[in-house]
Amino acid sequence: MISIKEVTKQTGVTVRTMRYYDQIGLLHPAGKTEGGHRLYGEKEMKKLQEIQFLKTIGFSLQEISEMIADENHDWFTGLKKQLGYVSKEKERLAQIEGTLRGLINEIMLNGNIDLFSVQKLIQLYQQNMDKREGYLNQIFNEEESKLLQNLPNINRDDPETLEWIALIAQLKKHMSKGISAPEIQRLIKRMYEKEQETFGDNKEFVEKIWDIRKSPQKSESAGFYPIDAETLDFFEKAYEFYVNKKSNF
Amino acid sequence: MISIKEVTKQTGVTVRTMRYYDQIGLLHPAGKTEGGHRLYGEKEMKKLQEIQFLKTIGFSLQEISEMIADENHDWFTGLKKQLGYVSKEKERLAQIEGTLRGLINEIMLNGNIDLFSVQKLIQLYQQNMDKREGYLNQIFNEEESKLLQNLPNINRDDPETLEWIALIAQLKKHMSKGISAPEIQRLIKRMYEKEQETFGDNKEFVEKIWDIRKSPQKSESAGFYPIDAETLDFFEKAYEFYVNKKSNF
DNA sequence: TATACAAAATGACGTAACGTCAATTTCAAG
DNA sequence: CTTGAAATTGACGTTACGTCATTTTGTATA
Repeated sequence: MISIKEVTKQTGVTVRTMRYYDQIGLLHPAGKTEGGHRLYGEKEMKKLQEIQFLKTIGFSLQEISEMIADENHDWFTGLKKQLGYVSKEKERLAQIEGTLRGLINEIMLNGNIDLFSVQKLIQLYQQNMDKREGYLNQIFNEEESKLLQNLPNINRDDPETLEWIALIAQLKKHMSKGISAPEIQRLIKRMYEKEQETFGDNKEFVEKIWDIRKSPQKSESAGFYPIDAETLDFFEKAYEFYVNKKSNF
Repeated sequence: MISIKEVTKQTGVTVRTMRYYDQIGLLHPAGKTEGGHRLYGEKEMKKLQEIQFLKTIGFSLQEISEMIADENHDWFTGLKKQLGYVSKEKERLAQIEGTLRGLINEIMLNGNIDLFSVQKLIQLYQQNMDKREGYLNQIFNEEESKLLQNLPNINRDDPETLEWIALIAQLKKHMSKGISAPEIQRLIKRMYEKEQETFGDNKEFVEKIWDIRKSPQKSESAGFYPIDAETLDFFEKAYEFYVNKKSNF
């Protein structure tokens, strides 16, 4: 028989917890001293460990209570049910994670972070996909729609998308140095190569996308991530500069 | 001005919820009728939608209250913190999922499903977990951790870092195509150029960083983006291939 | 305009699993 | 026998509402 202090030392649970388990009838002490102090035995320690384990895999004390009490409990069904619940929860969190990444990426690109812009972003996020898809289908033909699937979707941590965001963010960072600065031209070169890599010869498609990007309203309708006008303008000029220089060789 | 019933119809929240939000000062009605019935306006509806959205991404009402009240709230930091929390939770659930699957499999194999056998399985699982933890604690010594903390740590929001991550992720994605594949060599080329750009002549520093990267544990302690051994190995080979080819011209 | 019935209001208790006081009592050592 | 540590009970707080019970207000109809 060991004291409650010894229990807390061995298992890490608090005194309050033991008292609570006693109170709800989940785990009574083996006995008490004359003065009323709780005493626990081997059996209780084992039971406590079971409880701890079942808690880690997500069961409630209520459920644990019933499981342990029921001599012929259907563990198989219970565990499967729990698995279903856990997987669903995990899925939900994955969704949330995606949304958060999307928001963070957008804020990284936008830079300005106040209630107003976040409100706009939230609204953009809440826009239903139907509208977006409808708009896109209006502009692109089937073949191009397939290519659109390849386009980086901002709420994923897709490496392609990440690189686009990183490149644009760097462009913004060094914008003050002018379109001919070596850093800028290096970035543009990378973007040019990446564009080739992703879309190949499909010039027309690229044109259409840039057309959408140039109009903030169109961008919003299409659900593209917003790039501010200044950066876009700067990019176009730097891009032109790069292409011109290139064709001179 | 619309009635509370209309609000519930439009947004799906319950009357009780609106009453609660009023009570805790999160969202007061725009006004009341002579008899005391709550009336809501456009502004309140918008705010309610914001609240709903922030709730879906896991913020508490307390947090939401503060966010909305604070005129210049740091959304970027807040969202990143939330992302950290959410990913951790997701990770925890993934662990639980694994454990549950393990238990279910063992029960399926063992067949007999009574309290006694489940107790044995639970003990087995707990032993494994303890072992695992012991193993991890063995690897992390304090000295190493301190050294790594002192190293110039690259901030995760930095676009430069972001691009490194993106490049490595792409490398991983196309790894199956072999070191000489054009996609791979393009990526390596970019990395090479970026390395020159970022570190210039500081060879020693680069060496140090790569030394850390070669040890997954060190990388994790240092807060670097984790690269698995396979990818690292692949990168080294592809890098060598690139440098050799380059020096042949 | 009186009435009936729906809708809204307030107030209170319940939830899960303890944490955290506060006041009192018991235990173990010296 | 004293003393300080440890343990006890009791009570309230936490989150985001759900769910009664009771009373008041709004509105449509006779």
